[in-house]
Amino acid sequence: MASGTGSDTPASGEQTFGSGDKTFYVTTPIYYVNDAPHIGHAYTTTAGDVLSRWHRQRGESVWFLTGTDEHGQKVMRSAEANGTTPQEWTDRLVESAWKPALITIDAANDDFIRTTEKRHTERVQEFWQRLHDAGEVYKGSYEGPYCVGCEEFKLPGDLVDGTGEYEGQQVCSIHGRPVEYIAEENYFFRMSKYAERLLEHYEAHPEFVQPATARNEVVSFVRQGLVDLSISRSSFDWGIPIPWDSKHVLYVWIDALLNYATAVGLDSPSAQDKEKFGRIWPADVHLVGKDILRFHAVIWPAMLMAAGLPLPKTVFGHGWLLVSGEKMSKSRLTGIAPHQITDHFGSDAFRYYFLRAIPFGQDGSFSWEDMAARYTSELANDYGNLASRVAAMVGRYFGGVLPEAAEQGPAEQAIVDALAATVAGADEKMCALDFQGGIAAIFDFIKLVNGYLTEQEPWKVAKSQDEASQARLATILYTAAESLRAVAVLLNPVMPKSSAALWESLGAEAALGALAGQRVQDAGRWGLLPAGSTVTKGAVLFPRLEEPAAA
RNA sequence: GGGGCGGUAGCUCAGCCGGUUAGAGCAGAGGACUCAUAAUCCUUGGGUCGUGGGUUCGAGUCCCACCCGCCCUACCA
Repeated sequence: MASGTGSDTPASGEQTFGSGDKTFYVTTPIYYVNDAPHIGHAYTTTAGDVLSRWHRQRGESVWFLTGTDEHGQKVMRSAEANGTTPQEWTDRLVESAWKPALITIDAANDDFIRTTEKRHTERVQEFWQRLHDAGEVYKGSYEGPYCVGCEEFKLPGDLVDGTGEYEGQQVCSIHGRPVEYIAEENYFFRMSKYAERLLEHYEAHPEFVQPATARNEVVSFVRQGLVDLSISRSSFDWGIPIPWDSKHVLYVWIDALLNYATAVGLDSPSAQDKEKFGRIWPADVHLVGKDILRFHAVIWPAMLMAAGLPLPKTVFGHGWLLVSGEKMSKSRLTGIAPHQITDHFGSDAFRYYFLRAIPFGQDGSFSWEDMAARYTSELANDYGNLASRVAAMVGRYFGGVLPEAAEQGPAEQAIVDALAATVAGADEKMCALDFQGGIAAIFDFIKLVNGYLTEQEPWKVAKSQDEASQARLATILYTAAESLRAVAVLLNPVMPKSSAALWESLGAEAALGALAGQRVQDAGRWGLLPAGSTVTKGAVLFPRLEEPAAA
């Protein structure tokens, strides 16, 4: 977790790829505590975790933030329904559900922010006070249909005719529940005046909103013009009070978005926080589900522009997980809890599957059967088995001591070359958030090594005791083991547990040090794993799983 | 209502600006091998390319209409 303070650089020194002192900053959305964590949330967090681990593996300074969004009417009401206070309610949910979900998927976040924390609420108040003082906020009133589920006022077009028990009423098209008519005084943020600047920004920075399809939607939305944004509510009090008018609380989104800045020290008086903010801000990547893309690609940058703060580099809207063709829904109880999957497949497989099987940015269908098939074919058969057969042969033929390679032939050179290409390709793709492509590149290499072994038939070579054969055998097994050394490094960000097991199995730490200290940039350098390393055949990396548990 | 995306082998999907026998992975079938997690490697794909028209010497690949699913956006007060 939080590595604390100061400008901590990686222990192994050598700061690479000089993007100055800027820390690579990745965020997930802060999740609304009222929902139960499901694999859709875990998907975003996994992506953020893999991305941040990848950059750490590159030797960069990285900050990975996640957290919870805890204000708003929906939370307040469910707290009431559960006979408790909102604060107690959120405390309970955060501790019992949200933080454990991070452990479930083996996420290594640097910080976890809750919007009920003082470091957030105080800074949010200051932020809006400043915008208010600067004339960016004015008082107005608003009247209209309000959906408690969405926490927002709806336009007539957002409503549909109700069915069933709500027959004859107008209901929210998203939640299918009746809206309430609310009239209240509100404060408004002059967002409309930023439309032009936003469009200029989209134009000048095409990478700001990704993928391109999402960007196009955002651009066409803003082109139609923006209206000023209501930023307060006065009909309930579970929120951050507006400092100049405590009858109002800030609209939950307006409060929540600021977490990305408050968590890294925005406006904090402490010198330490100032330094931290200067080093980390702005975010390099905000990962969001495409449903909340607009908040992040329109409202959020407009807020930052108003405050004169630098904008994040990229907001990436990823796709939905579809379960039997339908979007997994928070409000329709089709959500699958992450532990239902990790209990059976483990966290490594969870992380692997969702990033490997689904192009990030597109919707992807999830099914237990597909996951089981990929687990067996790709993780157990291709990858795990390769590690097993190599370790077994080094054990059987060389007593577990990695032999020195003799002369390399064309077959070995092909592996060496392929590895270099794999590292370069995977690095490029992972940095571009093409997790599917990056992981596929690594696994193509694994398949190649399997093929290499089958062709070289070391078990046959081993039958001859003459020196040439033994040298040849040594070369083959060294080549395979050294390939696995690189694979362990490349897969460490994706599957930390099995990668650690492989590192251990290869006896790599003795000579090379901790796995976390290996650089992606060096992973393709041949011959790093020294002869003499102690190779042991540990537990299999991905045991075959028998009964697919009931989905 | 506009706009966009998708509908291709059992499954998940590739197929760029139209051109010889429509591809990959997985599953299935056959073979090789035995170091390994009954794993690996090789070989193997007779699919109305949603439907109906059209353009063209030639169309999943362009045009029109329609059907299905999804997304964005808007209005008939």
